[in-house]
Amino acid sequence: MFNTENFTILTKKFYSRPVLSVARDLLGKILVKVESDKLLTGRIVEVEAYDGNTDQAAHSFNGRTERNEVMFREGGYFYVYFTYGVHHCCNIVTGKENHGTAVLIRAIEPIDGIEIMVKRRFAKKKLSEKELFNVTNGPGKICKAFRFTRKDSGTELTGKKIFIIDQPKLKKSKTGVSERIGITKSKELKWRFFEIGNPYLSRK
DNA sequence: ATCAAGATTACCT
DNA sequence: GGTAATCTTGATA
Repeated sequence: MFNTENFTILTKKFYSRPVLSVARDLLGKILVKVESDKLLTGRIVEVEAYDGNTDQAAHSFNGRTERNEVMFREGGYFYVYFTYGVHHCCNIVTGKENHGTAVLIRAIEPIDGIEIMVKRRFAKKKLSEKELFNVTNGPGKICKAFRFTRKDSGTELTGKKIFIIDQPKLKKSKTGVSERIGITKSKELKWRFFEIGNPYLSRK
């Protein structure tokens, strides 16, 4: 079992702030998934903010539905959706109840459980050291490596299965900002944040 | 009931 | 650089 005694786990107070603040502050923090006999962890190195109040690209823009209900809860919940008939994407819900804001996790630098992640991503193929960055350098890839599915949507990040460990805030000089990837509406918003130069980024 | 779009990825030329 | 894969969701009738 994962020993959490030596770490500070992020609380409701952290998540309940405005989505752009939470998004920036999530960079460098460590995402943890505790399975019955496995531990998977990794540094968050790329995120995007979504805010249904002003942002047409957000699932929550047109109001509450069955799928996006979790996004409207108070901060500190895990929101996972299925898309393109193929991929899952995972998010951190932020803000107060009914805000409809969340942060998409787009890239992670693996720490614990790397072999498990590689196995889940590439069932047969052998992966060379050089290609290791390909394991978790995209939102769909993260969910496959960590095995996040819709069953995990609604999980409380203050529990013992999925949570995030605090780390020192990333230096401003290491933080990049850009437009978000893979959307057509509200493209102009520069709500993608990433660690400059990290090899696990989904784009250069 | 039907239908178009989708916060992506892998594989092709 | 282009595009097929694959299916759920939400909107419209």
